[in-house]
Amino acid sequence: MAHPDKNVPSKPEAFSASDATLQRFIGYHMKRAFNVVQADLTAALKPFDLRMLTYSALVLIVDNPGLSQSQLAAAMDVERPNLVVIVDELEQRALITRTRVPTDRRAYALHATLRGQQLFKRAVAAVTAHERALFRGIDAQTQSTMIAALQLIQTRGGKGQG
Amino acid sequence: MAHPDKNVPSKPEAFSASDATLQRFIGYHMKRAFNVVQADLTAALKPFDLRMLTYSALVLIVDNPGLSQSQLAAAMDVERPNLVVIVDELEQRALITRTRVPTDRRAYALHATLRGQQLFKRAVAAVTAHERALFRGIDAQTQSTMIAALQLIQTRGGKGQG
DNA sequence: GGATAATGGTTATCCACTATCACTAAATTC
DNA sequence: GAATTTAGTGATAGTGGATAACCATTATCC
Repeated sequence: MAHPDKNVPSKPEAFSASDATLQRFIGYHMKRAFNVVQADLTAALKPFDLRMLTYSALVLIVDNPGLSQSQLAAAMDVERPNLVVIVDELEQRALITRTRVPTDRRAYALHATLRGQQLFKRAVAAVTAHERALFRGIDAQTQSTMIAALQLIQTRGGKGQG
Repeated sequence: MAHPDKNVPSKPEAFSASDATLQRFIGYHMKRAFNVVQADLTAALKPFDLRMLTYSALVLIVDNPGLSQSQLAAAMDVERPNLVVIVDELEQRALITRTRVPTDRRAYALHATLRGQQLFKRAVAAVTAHERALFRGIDAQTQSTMIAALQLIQTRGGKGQG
């Protein structure tokens, strides 16, 4: 209060609000950290023209050849209607194929094409590299601890997922 | 292959796709765990007619009386235009007030009303209880480790928030 | 065996959240 | 005092997520 008419600073002030209360919630830290992870993932996938959803779908199809859209939707935790456009996109890009299941002609069996498998490999490698960079400085022990905790939290989910 | 015409199971099958590849990414675990946390948070806030965004805004306003919308937007990591509706809602519910800053008549100083402060208290208590239940079984040591790691990740974010 | 129910996929539609552009009013800079 | 910057707003578009209604097919149940 040395200069009464100077208590209104003219500089940008670099004011940063206190989030003391929110900091007490782990969920808050999880959200903020995940925002960073997601931004990084988006950047990692951009060269392949993949989004988080199309990437996840492609990976799951490669890992589970022949699964149906319903099964994929369940695995991705998205509603069936929302999956349609995702599968459409992958199919139009010739990364996967939709073929009727002979034993159940309602369902489609999803398979990754050769092109899809190649893109899968490159995308997974890129994402792996990005994650490694993002999580550098967090030792393996800590990462294991985190994953275990995160998995435990998942088991509390209302919709039984194990 | 004992019964050739029985290899088409009639039961719901409880098939669960393998997410082996995705499991190798911490981000994947973070997303799935956060989905659970967010669902829990949404449920915890429902009785107060608050969403994650309105809740965060209210908490930050209580913790930082008089801050401006720009500052709040920065703290919440949302674009200024998107904050308007959030502040509108809180104001219409008489939880906060918008008052012109005498020294800068462009800006609004945001303050929580008494009603806002009371709702804040109850909501924070409810969320705290929900989090405690959700994270039961994760000891304090592990939680600290997690928070430290999550904070470290945040410092890697493109937009300097470190 | 035929009516009924349930399932897989699709369409249309709505809602919440995010992002960009353009604009006004007020402040700062020069 | 003109030009630039900042605070807040409006309009709009894009993305993700959820529901309802529908068709085709399969399973269930008299």
